Amino acid sequence: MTAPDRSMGSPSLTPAEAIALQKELAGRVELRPLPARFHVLAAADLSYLPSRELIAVVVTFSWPDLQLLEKVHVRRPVEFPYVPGLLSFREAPALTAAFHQLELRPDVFLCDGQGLAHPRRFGLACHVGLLLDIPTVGCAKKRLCGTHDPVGIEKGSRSLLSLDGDPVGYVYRSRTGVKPIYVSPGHKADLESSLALVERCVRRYRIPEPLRVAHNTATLLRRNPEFP
DNA sequence: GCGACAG
DNA sequence: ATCTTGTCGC
Repeated sequence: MTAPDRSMGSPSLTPAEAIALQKELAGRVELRPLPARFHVLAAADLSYLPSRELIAVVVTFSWPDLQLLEKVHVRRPVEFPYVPGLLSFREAPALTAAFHQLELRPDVFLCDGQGLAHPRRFGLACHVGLLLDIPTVGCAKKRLCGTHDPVGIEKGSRSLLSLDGDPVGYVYRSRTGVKPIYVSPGHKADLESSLALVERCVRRYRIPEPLRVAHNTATLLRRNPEFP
């Protein structure tokens, strides 16, 4: 009999344990409309260094005018492998740590990854939302699972993303002619309000503005860890 | 057995 | 995600 290898990065959980935990936590996720009115929206993204470290960035924007309010980040070693379906165990800890560096308390958190559109209905956005007990929305650049009808080529076109018969998100064409993005609710959010929020965050590019800023910031910090 | 597979 | 140059097109 071989004991699970928890050395080299000492993951706190084995993949099998993580999957069991997801099945349990998925039952605590709440599906409901996002708050009708709120003032602060947070968005986050991460970048990875050759040193096996990662940088998690969280930015906040005023809502609904979308003016940048704050930027914070944390740098730490990567302690969980990338396994499709288990992304949150790799990124959520750093994201919540960065979140706690904020001075303002966000009302909604936009995450770079899936929410409900996950094999066990527990994507990154759900995990982060549960850990922080805040409404979250998942917005991914690629599909993880689920099927959908073709999406119109025009900006604003959408198709329901379904998994095992039930709706888990939307495939949304944020700009004419570009690849669509995948929007799904995290915690304390639902399909319609999640897509509505993302729509309002899209400006000139395919990626919603808050996520673009978080992504660009994470990239710059990776190339130049000196400057904020 | 053969693909698919968030970041 | 990250390693990497130029290239095609609006």
